[in-house]
Amino acid sequence: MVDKVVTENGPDEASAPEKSLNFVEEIINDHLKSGRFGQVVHTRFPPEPNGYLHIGHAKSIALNFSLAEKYGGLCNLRFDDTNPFKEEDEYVQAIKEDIKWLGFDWEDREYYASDYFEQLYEWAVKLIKDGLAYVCELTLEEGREYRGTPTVPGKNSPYRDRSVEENLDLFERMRKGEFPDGSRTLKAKIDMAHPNFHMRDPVIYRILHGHHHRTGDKWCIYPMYDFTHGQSDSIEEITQSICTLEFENHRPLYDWFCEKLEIHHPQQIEFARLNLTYTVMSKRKFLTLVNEGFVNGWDDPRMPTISGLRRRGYTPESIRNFCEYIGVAKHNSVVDVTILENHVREHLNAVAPRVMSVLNPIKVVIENYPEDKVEEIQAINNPEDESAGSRIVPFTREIYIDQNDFMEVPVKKYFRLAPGKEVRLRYAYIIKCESVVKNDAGEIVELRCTIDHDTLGKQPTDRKVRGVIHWVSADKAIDAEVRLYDRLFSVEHPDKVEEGQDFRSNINPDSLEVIEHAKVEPSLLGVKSGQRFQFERVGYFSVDPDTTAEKPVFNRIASLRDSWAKIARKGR
RNA sequence: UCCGGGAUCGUUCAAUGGUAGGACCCCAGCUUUUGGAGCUGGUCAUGGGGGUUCGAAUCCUCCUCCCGGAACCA
Repeated sequence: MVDKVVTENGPDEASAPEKSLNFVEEIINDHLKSGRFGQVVHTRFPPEPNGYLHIGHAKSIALNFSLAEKYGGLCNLRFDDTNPFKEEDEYVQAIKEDIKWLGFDWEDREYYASDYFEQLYEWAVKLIKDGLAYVCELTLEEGREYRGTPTVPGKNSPYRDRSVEENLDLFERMRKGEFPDGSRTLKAKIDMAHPNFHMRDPVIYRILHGHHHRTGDKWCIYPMYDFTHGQSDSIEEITQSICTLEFENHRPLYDWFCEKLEIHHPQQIEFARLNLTYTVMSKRKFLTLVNEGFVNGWDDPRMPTISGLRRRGYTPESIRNFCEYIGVAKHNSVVDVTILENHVREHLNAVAPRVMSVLNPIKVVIENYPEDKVEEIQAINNPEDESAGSRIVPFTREIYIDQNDFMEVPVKKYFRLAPGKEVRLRYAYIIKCESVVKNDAGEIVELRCTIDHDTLGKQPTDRKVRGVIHWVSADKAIDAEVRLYDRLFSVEHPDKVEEGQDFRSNINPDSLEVIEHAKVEPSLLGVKSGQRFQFERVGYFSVDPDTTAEKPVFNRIASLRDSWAKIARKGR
């Protein structure tokens, strides 16, 4: 519902502090107050179907849909498809899937700029008739010359003063396909000396003999972005047309067309796009990463694409919360990627079932435990959520623990397992390391331990055992592949490079570590792609689509916060 | 160089002429059968110079720095 829209008599009430408004909301409130668009708020998300959506798009999607929801309005999905050479249906489908997955719903308002081609053509004709557009025969290069520079004004095209009749005839013949690509354009007649380049007689139609993903071969002239976007907004009766900062220079043109065409005139509002540390964020660079094999496709779990984040195991809720959290402003900023990671941790901490998994196993033999005994240990599924219940984990004489939970020569403050030391096996007994078995090469192959039988579900009264480690039954555990993903880039700002280098030189060579034979507790047998778990003391993991009935494959979404790493770092 | 934007803790978002605040990070402590989570406390900022005002992050002015703009891309 509409909350906090009216703020006039707010300060008097000693109520809860009002959540401050972002600059877009302030503009909308002004519109509501002045009644410029009545009391309607209608936004839209206008992707070009020429690539996959990324986390930056998620910010825009969340902004547009959330604003509409907040003000009781609507948000359309509109594909901005005016370039037949770049756009494909495959992308349309992928974009729709991503937006749905994020949790937003455009209902039946799925529009395409290409649906408006006929109307756009008529509007172009109107401009010609009003003496505001002309067919120009300058080549691309000549057009560039005539445009001038920031300090030097452009000069008028020799074709600028053709008669309305001639323009009408030429434009119609352009549509009929009488001219080759690039030979002619339709330009708006504005001002070749305008300080804003976009107002120096911009091209509004070009000849493109290309097969369009929706209109097929019906057209061979296509409108430019500037002659499409605002009019599409207008047709859909959009009120606030929200776009990124680089379109700020286009706004005068947006306004010019709405005025000259005398049509509904939305307000364009520009905001700063999202940047993330340790990340690049452009379709072109993604293409490089995919094509040159740095990642395994657009949905590689290291990619900041929506499909990549989805495969990694990110939850839509965490992405939406992240977008809400980072806010919206007009100045460029770079958001620390740990903010994103913290949001998925926060969500998964609340909902992810806990399981035990040993990534780098070391065998432990419990000497004072019978060989054939299998004990059913109760383990809590989620300490943050009592309703998640509990499960049974089998305990046997031989178990695996993680290699880094044992130190032959423990450092200071290390309170896990070491020779002669005790540690708690999560949910089970307190265990003591009696001896270390090594092979000829001097490598540890096995730990011989004993348990205190009187410590199942209770603490010893005569001593305090601080450490707790996870474990799995060597006999009952199942094999799993675990893919440990790390940041794709090893520096905060991958685009900051030395002369002659590019972002590729900052790729993190260790962004993926595959563990082929991790040992996971048997309850994980039969998991389905997309399920998420917390491997206790390790991190959050999701089940990858590569999973088979025999062998689950897990992706690390994010590690748990590791304050031991910090202690160890400082100790050095 | 011309035009259009922008500048507040390390980061991000507030404060709309009246005590510069929150969150994340960081630090310290408490708690804990996850060195997780949680709880308490703490460090840290208005790009610079002038001006208006009792009072300026906020208004004026000059400067500095950053981003975007000269596709028949979006």
